[in-house]
Amino acid sequence: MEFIIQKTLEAVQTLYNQTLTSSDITLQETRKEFEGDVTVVVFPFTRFSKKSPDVTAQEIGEFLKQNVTEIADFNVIKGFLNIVIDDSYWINRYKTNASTSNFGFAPSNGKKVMVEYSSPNTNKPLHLGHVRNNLLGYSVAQIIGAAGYEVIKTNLVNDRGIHICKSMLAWQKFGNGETPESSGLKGDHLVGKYYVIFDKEYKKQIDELKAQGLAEDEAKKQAPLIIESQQMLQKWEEGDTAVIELWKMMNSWVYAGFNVTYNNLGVNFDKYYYESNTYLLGKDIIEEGLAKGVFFRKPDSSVWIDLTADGLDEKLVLRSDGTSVYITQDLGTAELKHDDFQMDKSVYVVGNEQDYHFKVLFLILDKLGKSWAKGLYHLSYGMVDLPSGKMKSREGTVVDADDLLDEMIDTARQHTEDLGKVDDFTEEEKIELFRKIGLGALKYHLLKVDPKKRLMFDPNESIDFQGHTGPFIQYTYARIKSVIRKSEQADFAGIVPETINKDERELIQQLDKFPTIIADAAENYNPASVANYLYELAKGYNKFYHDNPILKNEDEELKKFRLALSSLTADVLNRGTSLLGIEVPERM
RNA sequence: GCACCCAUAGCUCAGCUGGAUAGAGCAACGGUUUUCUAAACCGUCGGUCUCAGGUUCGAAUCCUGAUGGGUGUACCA
Repeated sequence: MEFIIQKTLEAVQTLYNQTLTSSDITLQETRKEFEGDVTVVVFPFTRFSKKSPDVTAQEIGEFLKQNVTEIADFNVIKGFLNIVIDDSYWINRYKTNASTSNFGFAPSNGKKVMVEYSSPNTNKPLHLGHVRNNLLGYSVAQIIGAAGYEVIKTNLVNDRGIHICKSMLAWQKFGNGETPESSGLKGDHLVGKYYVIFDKEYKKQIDELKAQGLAEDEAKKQAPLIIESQQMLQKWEEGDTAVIELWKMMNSWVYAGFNVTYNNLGVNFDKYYYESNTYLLGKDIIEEGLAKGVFFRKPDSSVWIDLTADGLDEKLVLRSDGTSVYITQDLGTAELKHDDFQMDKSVYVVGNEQDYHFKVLFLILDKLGKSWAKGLYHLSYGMVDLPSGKMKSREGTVVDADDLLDEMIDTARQHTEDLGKVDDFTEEEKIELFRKIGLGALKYHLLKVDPKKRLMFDPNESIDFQGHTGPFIQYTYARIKSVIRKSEQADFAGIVPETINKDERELIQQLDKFPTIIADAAENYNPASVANYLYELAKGYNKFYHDNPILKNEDEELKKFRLALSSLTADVLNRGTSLLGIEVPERM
């Protein structure tokens, strides 16, 4: 609608001798109950037009109608200038969009973005919180790619540390050599099982010590199991062969398990980083910071940065014994990533409980004068709440990712079989369909909500398949495909109509927004805007479909046009849902 | 204590840089199929946008304060 803004500027210039810029003009979609396509808000102009809003709107409307061929008419209601754009304009838009390959996706802009997501710990299986993270990360990467960037998806695996040693120790003590093969358990679940066992045994020891009269925190520190796992961590750091072997073996089980989950979830990565390789990084940055006077050393020789001037606290960046803390290695890893890829932007998909950490991390890198620090972005998403409250691994109130996927697919199966539309499907086709629908429902449910907000998830109340859902969009796609299949011959490519009706125009307008939606979603790292757009589009199509016969048309040209319009809609639904990691079925 | 985030219909959520009578879905109730897939379409019901001030021609949106909820504030990650 750029041309309307330009002409409005011209109108204001000629009529009121006032020079404005594009940002002074507010355009909005005309509300459904009024006639028109776009509305110019003229209230701000009354200051220098020295006339009432109604008169001002009237004058500008006249000017636009006289000077812009695409503007067919206008009306003024309560000071709002509603502009009616000629159908020929929309027919033209449609013509352009329909003939653009990959309509909506931007050509390469030569810039590179890294998206880090998933980043699991290797001591337990993935749960619902990870699912949100993975779906968000994958989707954001897809969207950024569609907006013209080259995208590198990375996974920074937390494969070392005390939590891993706990699982290892428990397995050593209580595992009797159990393996994924011998137990039939998925590797990550097997390791997670021992993490839970550790916790249980550890608590027993704490209770015993308390019974002997120790205080709670003393007991926690003195329990043999915790001491042993700390020793194990130390041995790991020294490179003790037996410990390293055990660590490698158990991690390999976990990776095999994660890969299954990632596959089922439909996510993937271009580059893995492992903390076992990066945890020592960052120490030269500490030196650099000390030299530059950004950091300072305390008498006990620990290193700090003073961020009080920025409204934050003093923050430790290196322990007094010279070892790294979390932020030390994150500083190092940030630099490593940049050295590896020289990307223009880098997105961290991490929960909002780490807001403070990333604020500090980015601020430090900026203070160190890293030019690329400005391109760092923390995509901070809200936690997932269950009806019972928040998820806690230790209390067993987590929703396991693998179980969840199975349940979704099973629910999809029941639901679909009840409808009885797939009786002629082969067994393989059915499995494929149930998977698409089950995952579509789950993914849409999680992605339609603004990432920044907390998300309420009720596992018992199985996710809907009707209304504002993934399957609704999938169904719309399948419906279109069905019509196209039935049209048999029809070569509708390149068909452009002479005239269009109201439903057709609305659909064309909806489709026309697709590129803007993608650009906007990429800029804001927000899959929810794509999700909500696709729902509106599907809804609009269903209305069109309901009220406008496609194949049952005497008029051959009209039939072809509607087929073509349907086909473009299907294409947008297909590629749009792919940005959410959702697949669409040809039949359902 | 201090910092940050959130609050919209019974429930789950939209609401773009301030703009018209605040929108969807679910739930509830009613209607639509001899016609291209009824996982659809149409209608009814449902709101003091947590509260109180302020800025403005105009505030769900911006500012201040209060209340309620969440998170962080480790020589943990």
